[in-house]
Amino acid sequence: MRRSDASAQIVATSTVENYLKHLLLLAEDGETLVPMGALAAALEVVPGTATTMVKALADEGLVLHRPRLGVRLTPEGRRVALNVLRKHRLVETFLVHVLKMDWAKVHDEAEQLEHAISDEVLDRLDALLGHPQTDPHGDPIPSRQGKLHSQVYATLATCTLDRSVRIVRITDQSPEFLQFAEQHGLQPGTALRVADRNLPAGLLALRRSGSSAAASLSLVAAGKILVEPAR
Amino acid sequence: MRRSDASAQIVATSTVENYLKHLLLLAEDGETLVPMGALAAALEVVPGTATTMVKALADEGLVLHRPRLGVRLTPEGRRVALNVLRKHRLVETFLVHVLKMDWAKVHDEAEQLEHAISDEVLDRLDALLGHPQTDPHGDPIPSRQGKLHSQVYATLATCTLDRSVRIVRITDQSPEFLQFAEQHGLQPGTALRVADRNLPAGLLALRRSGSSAAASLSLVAAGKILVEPAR
DNA sequence: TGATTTATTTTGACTAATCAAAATACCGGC
DNA sequence: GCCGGTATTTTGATTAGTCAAAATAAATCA
Repeated sequence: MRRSDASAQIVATSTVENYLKHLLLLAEDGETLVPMGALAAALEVVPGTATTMVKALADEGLVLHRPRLGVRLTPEGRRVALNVLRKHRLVETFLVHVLKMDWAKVHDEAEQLEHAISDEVLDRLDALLGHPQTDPHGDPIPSRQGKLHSQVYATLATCTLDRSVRIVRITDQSPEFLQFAEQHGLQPGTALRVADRNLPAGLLALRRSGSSAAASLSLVAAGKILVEPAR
Repeated sequence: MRRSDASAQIVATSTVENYLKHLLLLAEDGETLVPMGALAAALEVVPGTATTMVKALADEGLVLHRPRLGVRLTPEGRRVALNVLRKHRLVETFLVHVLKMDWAKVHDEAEQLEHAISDEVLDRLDALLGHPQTDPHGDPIPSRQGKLHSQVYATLATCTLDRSVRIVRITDQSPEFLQFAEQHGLQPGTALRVADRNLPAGLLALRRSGSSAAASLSLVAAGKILVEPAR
């Protein structure tokens, strides 16, 4: 009985799901080896812990471990990871669009819920929300079939000066940053242009489309905001 | 800073939450001592495990352990347990009323979710659902303030013969029983009467109000269906 | 009362996940 | 080609939660 979708057969603990999810986020393509230190940092465990866990995951056939070089997902591991990520982002979308929660809070909430919801609830949530392509932060939601449709975008730090652009994604999920972004109206969908960049000062000046309101932003912050040409 | 509601300050693992929740279900009044064996059976662990865990919970001040006699919740433990039960039943309600899930499936689903949702999500879910008093099985939902409004009802096995009654609650949450009940239209709200009881045979005959359709039911099953006088 | 059954507790061992710190491998520079 | 620094792996210990089975207490019954 062949199945083409990405429903998870494997029973993974939430720890396992977290390791796989972070491996996916650290190497979306699935090709590049993730250094053990990077994985450990992402999971906020000491490197030794990550090594131990990765070896166990390798035994399960969920990751490929190249000792001293790094680790990457197997196709099976990737399948599980995509399903977790899909849950995370659909839950975020639900929390913002249905429960009207603050978008700065939903990340941590989804971090718990992604391990608790079944595939059936996932599907129904997806339908209820109208099969969204991205979550409230603009992050792409993996399809049921496990396709992660993730594009390369310019950022406010790299886009053309004085061209009108639209924000498509905020890549920093921390409540602090999201709160800051919201307060300045910097959300997916917002149209604006970079009026000026002062590299030595690490600052840039923004101008909202159809308004004379200006705001300035650090280069670091700007690099976390992905944009596409408007219109 | 005095707080009157039942929001949980204590950080309990889901194991701890399950022990407390089952203690509440086994002794709703909070007075009666629950024998260790009963608790262990409810949690599907061996008795020794329950003893160990209960001693730990007693150290935390969440339960009172009377060795060899049994265990009961402290006010603090009860507060936490009520909050978990509230989550469980509101989640069930959400799954049935919003996601349109089969009511036979939602119990197991809620079993996971009750440990993953925050108090804020809980409150928003409650508001979204219009502050329901009972879940889809008719089980009372504890209030935010920790009041569990649970009445004593007759069952189909004990109610007056030939009196019209309305189903208010199904006390067996197993998918099998719920599926069976649904197939026979035995859900909270349904009005019917017991046409006949045959005690030696352990059977009873039901008649739906406003219909000549009859059904028969075992006494055991009937005892799981709580009713109140209709109208 | 004393023997037997039953419930509970204790003991010892196991698994998953973690950390601290020691051991090891690899890299770049000279 | 060696030396020092950095990343990784290994080792030993810890915590939460569990089970199996032995020990103990209480209840029942003759």
